[in-house]
Amino acid sequence: MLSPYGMEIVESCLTCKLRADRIFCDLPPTALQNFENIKFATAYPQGAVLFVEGQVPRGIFVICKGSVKLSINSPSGRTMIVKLAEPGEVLGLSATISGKPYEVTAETIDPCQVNFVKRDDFLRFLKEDVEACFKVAEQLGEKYHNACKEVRSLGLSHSAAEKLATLLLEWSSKNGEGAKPEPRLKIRLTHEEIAQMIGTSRETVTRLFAELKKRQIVQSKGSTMVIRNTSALRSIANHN
Amino acid sequence: MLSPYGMEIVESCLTCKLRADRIFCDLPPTALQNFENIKFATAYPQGAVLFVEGQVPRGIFVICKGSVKLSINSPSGRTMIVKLAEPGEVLGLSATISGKPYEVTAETIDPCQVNFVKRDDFLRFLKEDVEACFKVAEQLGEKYHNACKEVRSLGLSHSAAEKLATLLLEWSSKNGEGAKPEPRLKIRLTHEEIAQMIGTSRETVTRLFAELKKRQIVQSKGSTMVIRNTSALRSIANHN
DNA sequence: AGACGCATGTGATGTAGATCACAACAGCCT
DNA sequence: AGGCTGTTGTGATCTACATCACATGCGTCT
Repeated sequence: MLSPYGMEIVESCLTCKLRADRIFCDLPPTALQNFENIKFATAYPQGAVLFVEGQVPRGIFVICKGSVKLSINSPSGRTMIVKLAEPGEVLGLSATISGKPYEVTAETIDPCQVNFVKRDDFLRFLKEDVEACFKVAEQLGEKYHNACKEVRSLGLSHSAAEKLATLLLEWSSKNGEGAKPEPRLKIRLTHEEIAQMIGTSRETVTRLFAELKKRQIVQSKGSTMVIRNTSALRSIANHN
Repeated sequence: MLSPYGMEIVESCLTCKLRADRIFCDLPPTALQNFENIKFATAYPQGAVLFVEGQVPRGIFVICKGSVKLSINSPSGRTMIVKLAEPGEVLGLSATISGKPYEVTAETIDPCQVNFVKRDDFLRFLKEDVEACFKVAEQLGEKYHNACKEVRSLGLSHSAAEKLATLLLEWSSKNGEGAKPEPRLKIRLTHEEIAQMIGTSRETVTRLFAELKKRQIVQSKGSTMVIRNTSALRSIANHN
């Protein structure tokens, strides 16, 4: 089957090959079957909005493919990007469980495949299965953990340079690039968006990148960036 | 029975009168009995450290009485206070579930009564009881929710005044004072600590308070503060 | 091609708030 | 009383960064 956005949909969670490495999908057969019965497999184009902060929670969204930008917006138009969510993550969990409004806005940044589960179906499902319930607790713990990291980086660092360096190191540690002496990473966001991730202005990000390049710490060809001097970057990240 | 710190210990969760209004304590009889069997009732003096960020998780701490300061510290000596936890809250949950290090440091600010549960006991307990597991998910959701609020306030506001006003309003909304035209609140922290809560310097907090008093927005006698002009404070809180 | 729309790069300027360095007060304890 | 130690209150200075205002580059639509 081919989705509206030129993406093959994985029809069933039971046969999904990616299951094992995904925290939430790896359930025992019976639970998985129950989940299968209440989930809706859906596909979204790039730039689709799954939900908006402040909305009454409709249910949860499990990312199967693609990535989703989570952001917090102020009425005055400012926006802060909290996280880029990857496949396997469950979005809207805490709101769905508590019944309080979604706390972030979720917007796809590539074409995405997503499993949606309605709130009451999901709650019923949880109450019936300890395993699933435990997985949810794990996921929420993970989310809390990330939020703490965010708070730490926002609250404890004195300079934008520090935060940018931290972000680059974090990105570079994905895909097993972290171990390499000169890790590479794909910059998938604009300077504007990076600025929103670290709570600074676009111009500052541009200038900081220029600085890093001048000092030979990073180097960029197109949208891929190479970290040439990891230790220097690390020393910027840990203050000063 | 009298605890070491002149505080009467509530010996059993089964007979605790506070149970109903506490999110985690309000469990069905069987689960509560199980919990009863694995918990250790302990008492701490003011200033005691329950756990430190980075430590391997030993287990969870349920606050029964007193309040606990949760903070995040940087190696360079800076510290950011994340939250003041009140009775009914469970500390160290996410770390205990994931096995990753505690993400914050917990330090009592009054004499406290705390129920401690060892990690493996707790995990076993959870796997046996969906209800409890669900409560845990709720608690974690709550924590995530708070962390998001923190991120919003740190990331989206442009001035320290804004953050201070938000904090005061939040504090004033406790104890049902929020509804009153001129809510009162006890300032239980020093300017230094308030500064650490909103990510600014002590001097700035002092100056901001002086400003608020001069503009007749608040008024303080000793450690209690009266908000005389709620709407003005609110307009400061929502930018500018 | 040219032209429109975005993403970048870079200079000039203004300002909130950090930081330093004290002074003025508490409570305390002896 | 008088000396501690911890909390406030204020002034002077310095700087990182926001903000404004452009210039430049780069892809893609016609």
